[in-house]
Amino acid sequence: MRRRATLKDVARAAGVHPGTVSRVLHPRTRDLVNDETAARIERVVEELDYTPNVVARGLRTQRTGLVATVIPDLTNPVFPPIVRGIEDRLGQAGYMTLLVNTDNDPEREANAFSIMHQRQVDGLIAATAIRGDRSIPQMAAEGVPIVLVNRSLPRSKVPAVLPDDRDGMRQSVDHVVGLGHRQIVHVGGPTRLPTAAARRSGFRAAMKRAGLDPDAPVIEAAELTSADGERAATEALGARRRPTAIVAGNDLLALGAYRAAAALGLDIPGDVSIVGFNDMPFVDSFQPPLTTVRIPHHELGYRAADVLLDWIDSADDERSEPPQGNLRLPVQLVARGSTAPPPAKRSPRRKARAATN
Amino acid sequence: MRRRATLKDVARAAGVHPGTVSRVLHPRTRDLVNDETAARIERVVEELDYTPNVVARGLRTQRTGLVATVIPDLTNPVFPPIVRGIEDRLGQAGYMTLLVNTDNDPEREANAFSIMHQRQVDGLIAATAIRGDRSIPQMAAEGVPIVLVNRSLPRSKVPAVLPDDRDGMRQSVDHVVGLGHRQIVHVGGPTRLPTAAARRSGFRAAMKRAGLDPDAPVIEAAELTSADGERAATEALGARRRPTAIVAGNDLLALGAYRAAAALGLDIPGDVSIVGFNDMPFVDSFQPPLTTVRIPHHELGYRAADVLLDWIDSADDERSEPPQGNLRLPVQLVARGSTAPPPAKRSPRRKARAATN
DNA sequence: TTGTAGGCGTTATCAA
DNA sequence: TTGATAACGCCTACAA
Repeated sequence: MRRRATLKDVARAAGVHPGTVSRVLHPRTRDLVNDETAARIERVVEELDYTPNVVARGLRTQRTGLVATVIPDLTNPVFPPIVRGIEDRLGQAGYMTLLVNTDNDPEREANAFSIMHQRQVDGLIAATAIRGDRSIPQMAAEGVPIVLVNRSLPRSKVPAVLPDDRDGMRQSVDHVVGLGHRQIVHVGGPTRLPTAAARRSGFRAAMKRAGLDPDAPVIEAAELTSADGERAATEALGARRRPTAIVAGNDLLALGAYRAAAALGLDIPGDVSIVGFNDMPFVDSFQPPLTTVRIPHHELGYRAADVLLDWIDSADDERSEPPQGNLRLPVQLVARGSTAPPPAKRSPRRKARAATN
Repeated sequence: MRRRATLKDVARAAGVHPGTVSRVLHPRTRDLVNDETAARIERVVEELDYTPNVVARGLRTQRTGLVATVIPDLTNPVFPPIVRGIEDRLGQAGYMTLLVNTDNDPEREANAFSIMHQRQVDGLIAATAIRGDRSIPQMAAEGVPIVLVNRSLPRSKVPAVLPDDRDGMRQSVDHVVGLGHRQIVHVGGPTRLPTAAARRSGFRAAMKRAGLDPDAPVIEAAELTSADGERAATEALGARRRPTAIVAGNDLLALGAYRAAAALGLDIPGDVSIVGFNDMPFVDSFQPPLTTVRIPHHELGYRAADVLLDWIDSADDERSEPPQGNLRLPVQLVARGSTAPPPAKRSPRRKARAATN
């Protein structure tokens, strides 16, 4: 097993100087060299199966062709399609992606960033912005192109690509309101997560617009898990005036609400309607299939990578500015089996099931 | 925004030669240098916030600290935990992982490998072995440490870390046999996938061991999707002697079987029991919750990375051998709601539901 | 205990 | 049109 051929090997075999070979290999400088010698060189390249050493090139050019993707946890089903979208876009441009999980631990996050910095990544895509995060703006200040995906960092200049959470909440609320619901409660995630905060405020705004109590109950789950969702939903359903609809902050919380309803002997959607958010895989196989808001996860990643690439490419121009503002992608409510008109009395136009109230 | 400090900067500031600084920075050579100067150098390192340039080091040492992870599609729910396991182990050792999706396209796979090779990755973990794959053995022959995860390449020397598919099938079959089933059918994936082939042969062996017809019907779905699973299961359930249990090749196929049963008006598990394989997220939220075989996905990745690291570390020793053979991790059947004794008549000891037969 | 020098494989500038 | 040269930042055998 012999050593990989280098530029020098090719040059020697072709009887030219390494510099000339390098020129032939680069489209931009290719026509500086005689067609004949170029052809000869290309033949040798073929023969020796030469392929440039990206590390050496990186040392010289200060570019690695590497982009870091920093996410909390790949195991969370929202991330795989996002990462896939990122990779799809980066791959087209000849970049590769380094993946890191931080479990939302600020320390691990800071550590990851510094490692990425050492590794000379050309840019960074992060899905980990926690409210008040230090390290991301700092990174950005160091001149590393960085874009956020799926989360944003309010009052920072870091560009972000996001789902339109507020509009999704509007669609959810309008949907259940349209079905006749009036007692609606939001089971949301912890508001230290910007996403959860945005959805919560979207809920409030939508309620207000619908002419309902903008101070409608909002219950905050401790974490974005089905267990915490169940706890929160149990609390919600135990209220004096039991809500007829739960608009959840994400599908996991909605799943928790399913369990809470089951434990209380309530039928979905007969007694209570439930709306999720995210449209994770398999929520259409829940019983009943979950009505939820579909987020274009793949596109989120794809567009984030796109923004980043633009930034990287333009970073050579001194006078170019980093991208401004956030990109908000449209979301879409998908009505399935977990929502229906509220139990009898209130909306007499449809089949009424047990109205325990 | 000033340039990052280099070894030379540190040396100058500390009034020593770069070589000395380098020595201080490496544990192995650290004690070759005077404690006093070392301390001084470390202070400067701190002050200048020096951090080594990994690219330059890589050029010099021929090591990048990068490992490529090549999978078919991150969006397939089995992979995220595997990738996470890989990353967890690699991270401990200071390695990072480059992720690529190939969609099981041999051309993209070959391409990915060649790109990884260019990028000088120290090793490779692949989950993409297709029967008769060319590029993996070739890669291995070039001396790149490579280990397979979740799939193996029979009759090649490439080490693999796998779930014990055959034993999983044994557990599945034993489970339904223990419940009293005799008419059992296997709905498996396409046998060009080594995993599907292994599970199929495991099914046959288990049937034989259970004293049942080892030539029991096996239906091969075109792809590992719920749609193809539904087709295959519909066929299975339409047979002259309708099976009372379907042992599926994976959870997606099992989900297809759920749909097929529903379409035929059959109750699960009243009329037909269904067993999955993989224990994907949320199958416990199916209706009924799916009985399936749990695979230690995270550990699969973790151990694969472990094997790879050992190999990389020992690759310096000329006389060291690449790891031999496959590592087979134990799997565990998780009994949930989709399995029960067969309909009346056959097993009179338990509640009998509609026995259409 | 520390300095010296050469080279890892490229690319970019300058000269011929 | 091509060659020579230096440099990117680091490591390491060898010399001092």
